[in-house]
Amino acid sequence: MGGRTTRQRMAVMRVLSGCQDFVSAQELHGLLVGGDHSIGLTTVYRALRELEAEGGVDVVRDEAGGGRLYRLRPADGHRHYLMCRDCGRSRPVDSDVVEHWAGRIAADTGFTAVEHTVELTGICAECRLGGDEGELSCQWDRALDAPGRARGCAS
Amino acid sequence: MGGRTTRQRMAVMRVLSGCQDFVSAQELHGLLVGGDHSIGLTTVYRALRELEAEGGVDVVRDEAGGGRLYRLRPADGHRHYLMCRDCGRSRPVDSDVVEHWAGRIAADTGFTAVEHTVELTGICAECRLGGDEGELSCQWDRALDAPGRARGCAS
DNA sequence: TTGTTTGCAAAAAGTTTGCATAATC
DNA sequence: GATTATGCAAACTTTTTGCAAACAA
Repeated sequence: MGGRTTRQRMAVMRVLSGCQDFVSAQELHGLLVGGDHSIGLTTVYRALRELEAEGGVDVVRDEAGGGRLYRLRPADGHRHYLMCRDCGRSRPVDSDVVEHWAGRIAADTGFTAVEHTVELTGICAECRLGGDEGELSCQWDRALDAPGRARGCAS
Repeated sequence: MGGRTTRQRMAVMRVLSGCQDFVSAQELHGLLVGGDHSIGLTTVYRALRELEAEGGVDVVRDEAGGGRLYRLRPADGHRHYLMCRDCGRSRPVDSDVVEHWAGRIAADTGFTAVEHTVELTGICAECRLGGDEGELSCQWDRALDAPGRARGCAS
């Protein structure tokens, strides 16, 4: 993260690097405050926006809720993820195929500066077997499960 | 569209089918009202949500603005699009490669009910040559160009 | 010191909901 | 005539902005 080294920015980086999965700005703020860091919500939004601009985080859209979710980008760069719609845990997937495909589309169509967004979601094996919620097809399931979203994060 | 046949729903379908490109709920509402159809914004939102649930429209996220954009889905089903970040025009792209890739990820990871979102954006040849705006890398370019977004739509 | 960063409160933008009215089947 | 759809106004959610005070370099 460029700019000045402040207590708040260091805290954001530290908590974010403790998160195994995608978090929203508000969840991150909650983790920070809960973890005894004093920081304003606005500052968290600004820090995440800067990280995004620098390419320091991968960003994904939250289906339910309409917001953005952030995850520290691995050292080897840009990745795509498969996220469980039930528990929220995510894992990087091998996306070479998609990268090449996107590049070829650019060449074929005459478009320049082609950027791509690829998001995969599903139900992971644990949730399918262990969960007793059954079907997860309706929109409120996610809301009910939301508290569990923070799993895998540490402050 | 299921449910009852109302003047408003027919108007939504008619105007939507006249749109060559993705439109937001509010743009669609504007087109409807401008085209002498009396309809409330709420009704447009509800119609689009129902169409989405039925799979009648493809939905894409609007980068600038944070909303959703809708486009009537072709008869042959689910497609992915390449959209120009300058003029907003979109074209379907061949995405068999991605479909297969997504299917294989599902098989490899043990996830079920895997869904994918793929969005491609770039600058089309016309905008690159004809536009005198030069670089389009900063966030306000899209806002300035936004009025042009409705191109390709007819009521 | 000097320019950057912070954080509160308020604004924005997009979407959804409550509820009475109106229209369809 | 019963049920479903509409539309206004108000609520809600997430994110951004104005601006004064605090802070890092």
